[in-house]
Amino acid sequence: MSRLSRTESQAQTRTALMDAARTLFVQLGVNAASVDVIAERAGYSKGAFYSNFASKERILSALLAEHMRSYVLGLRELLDEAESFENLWERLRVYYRSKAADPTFEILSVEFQLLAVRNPDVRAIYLELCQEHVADLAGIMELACARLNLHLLIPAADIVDVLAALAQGVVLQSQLGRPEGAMPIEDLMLIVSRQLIGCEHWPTSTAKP
Amino acid sequence: MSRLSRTESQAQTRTALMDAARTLFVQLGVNAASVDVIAERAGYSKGAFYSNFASKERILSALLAEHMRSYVLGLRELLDEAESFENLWERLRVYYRSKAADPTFEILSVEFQLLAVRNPDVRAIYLELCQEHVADLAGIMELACARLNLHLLIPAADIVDVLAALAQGVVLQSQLGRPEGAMPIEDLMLIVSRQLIGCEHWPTSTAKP
Amino acid sequence: MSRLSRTESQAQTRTALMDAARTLFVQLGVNAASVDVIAERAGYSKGAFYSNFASKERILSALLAEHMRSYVLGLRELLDEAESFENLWERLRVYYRSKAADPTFEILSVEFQLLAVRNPDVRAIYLELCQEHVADLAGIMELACARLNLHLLIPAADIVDVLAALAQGVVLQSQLGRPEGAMPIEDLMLIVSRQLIGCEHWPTSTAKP
Amino acid sequence: MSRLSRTESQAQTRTALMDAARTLFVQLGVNAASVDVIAERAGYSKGAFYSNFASKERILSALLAEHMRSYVLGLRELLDEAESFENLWERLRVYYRSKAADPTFEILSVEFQLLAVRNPDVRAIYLELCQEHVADLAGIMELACARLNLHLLIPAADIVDVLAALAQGVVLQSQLGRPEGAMPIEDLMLIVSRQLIGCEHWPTSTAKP
DNA sequence: AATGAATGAGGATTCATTCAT
DNA sequence: AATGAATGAATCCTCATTCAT
Repeated sequence: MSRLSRTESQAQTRTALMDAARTLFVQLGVNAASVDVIAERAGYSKGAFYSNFASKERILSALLAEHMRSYVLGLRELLDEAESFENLWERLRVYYRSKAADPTFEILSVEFQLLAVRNPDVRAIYLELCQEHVADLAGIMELACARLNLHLLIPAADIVDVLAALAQGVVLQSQLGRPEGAMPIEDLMLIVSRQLIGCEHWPTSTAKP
Repeated sequence: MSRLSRTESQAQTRTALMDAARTLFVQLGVNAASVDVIAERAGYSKGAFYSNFASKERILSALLAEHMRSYVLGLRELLDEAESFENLWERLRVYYRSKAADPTFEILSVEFQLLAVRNPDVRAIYLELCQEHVADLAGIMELACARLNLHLLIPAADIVDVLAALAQGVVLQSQLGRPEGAMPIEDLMLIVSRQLIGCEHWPTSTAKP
Repeated sequence: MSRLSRTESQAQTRTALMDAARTLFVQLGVNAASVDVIAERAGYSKGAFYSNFASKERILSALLAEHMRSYVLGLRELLDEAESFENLWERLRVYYRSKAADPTFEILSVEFQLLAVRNPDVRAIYLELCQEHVADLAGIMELACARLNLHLLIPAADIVDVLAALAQGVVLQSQLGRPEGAMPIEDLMLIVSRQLIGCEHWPTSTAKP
Repeated sequence: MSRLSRTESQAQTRTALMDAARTLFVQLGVNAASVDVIAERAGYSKGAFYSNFASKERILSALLAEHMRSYVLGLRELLDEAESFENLWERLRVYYRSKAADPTFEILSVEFQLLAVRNPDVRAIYLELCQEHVADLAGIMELACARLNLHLLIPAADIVDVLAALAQGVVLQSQLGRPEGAMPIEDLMLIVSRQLIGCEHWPTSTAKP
């Protein structure tokens, strides 16, 4: 007699499948990660996959939505607790460093975007997902800047766009091995962040000047 | 009796195949564009494809190399002819606008990077391709800046990295339809370019301040 | 508290499932109509289906049995009320016209026969179903003919066989669109019927002589 | 070094696949006969199947077309050589008996019709196939009847329709086992044929009167 | 009786690649 | 160099059926 109710057990299945998919999508690519293998790695059958997700695109979008949610949560906490200007940058650096270390979100994003470019249905899903996300991030940024009296060079939504696009490109590149002497990607991110928020102070960087 | 020598005729086949592949890779994605369809669209058979390229990755890398070559050529000309500071920005704006209109290079790059992340052989090809390219671009940028007495905020190679990553992310996003009221992507690119080159002058933008 | 007793409510479920199955079997074919979709269309779940029918073949045979029952009933009434010779033909024409308009029974029969050809278990079910049906029909026909002093060219059971086979083939064909100028299928049926009952009178047909 | 030219060898593959498909379609049904098994039974790979036929429907239609061709040829020869009235019936009986013994054509026809009812593309293929076939058969019948001074009760095309439909239904039924005492199906076919050609002579039948 | 999550075998089809011509 | 038939592994997805709830 199982401890789990039906709903709980299904949630567990769903989670296991998503965990497996996340790992495999990043490792092999969405295309090469077959439903078969995802299900197997999660410890379930193909059928279980399809009774939880209508398609590979759907699990990918679920994954992305989840990441966006926790991204927003994390960032909000991070920025809300920044008491001073200097502290903000320090926190951001930590944040970007963690991004650099775990490319999951960015890789999934790129994969999804590529799918979305070619498939209108996927595109619709993507756009919906994205709009809310960007709005959330822009809101957080505006709030934090207002609190710290920082001046935004361009509208917050555009800054978010730039930073997201840049993060994606830079993280992807970092996966391929950055050349010797190249600036750490968290510094890159930080510099652009600063420039767009229009401040003259330089980040105390670990990179060679 | 053909006018073309054997070499010429082979070059022609190669070009036709590359044209077809370029179009289809962008349209359908590298994965969905089958060798069969590429060959057919080029007016040849699968056999012709494999007589000219060892694999799909190889034609993709050839495509990318070609784009990089013409990219460098174009940019060099563009910047070499910039007489004044203001003229430089104007030229850059035109340049970025054309990028925004034709996502071919960025899409191909992303596809190739994704392949490279997962496959060491492809990665090796990519890195070689890229290093030279980045060095070329950095050289061009340094030269132009020196000529115009512009100050680079960070090393030229890192700026090139940032701009390439940003362009990739932003172009990809633009393919999915940018929201109403978002800044045109050439303005985004221009602003970041300026900020990294450390100048206080604002671009004369079509975007809302 | 429900008005329906348990038995009634189950009968209702059964009926709903059979209605859904009938429609879908005709529309999509037995094979393409999945249990899932049948149940859903009936407003129930897969489980309800399997609580009422052991398999897809079983619901098909139930459907067929039902049709045969009502077929026999309808035909008996039709023929029993035929007072005169001419009246009989007129009634038969009406009958065949209704067949032509609703191919349900014939389509289900063909599907079942095809299943029966390949599966001995299904075959056994089919044969039992069929034998009684043919006997019933032959009985009705003999009675009617006796009453009207009509002479059967060959044994009634064989006539029933011929007419059933013909109806099946002709109805199936009519579903595919009969060519311009082809005789209406009720006329075709009527002519063969007459010829097998050995009468010289011609049906008053809408078809060209 | 193979004796067969490329074309010959492909024709051989095609034939082998069609032979296998014919057998398996009749034995298991179109639906249950998987491409996998067809290819295997033919001694080729699945890929060979798809490089010869675009789909299962296509091989079925090729099969049907082939049967129709040889059907027409056979019937033409049969009827053209009938010198006398009695001889014609005798030949027809032989012909129908062979039909009864080998249900291949009729089974394939039914399967194809069922597919055609549900799929417009298949329907288009079917109708084209069928129209020519029916016209051919009607032509043959008219010629033979003219030569032998036989009177057709209804237009030849309609007779062909009736006989085809009847043959289909009757052959299908015969596959399920005809009951004891039922008339042989060649007699059934013959009687209807005679009645529709309007002659008073009775076939010398092996069946009980 | 009814639910619906999970199974897992199977199916059609695609595709990079090979190789005899 | 180019053709295109053939390979055969791989992929996504469907579905009848089971069973714990």
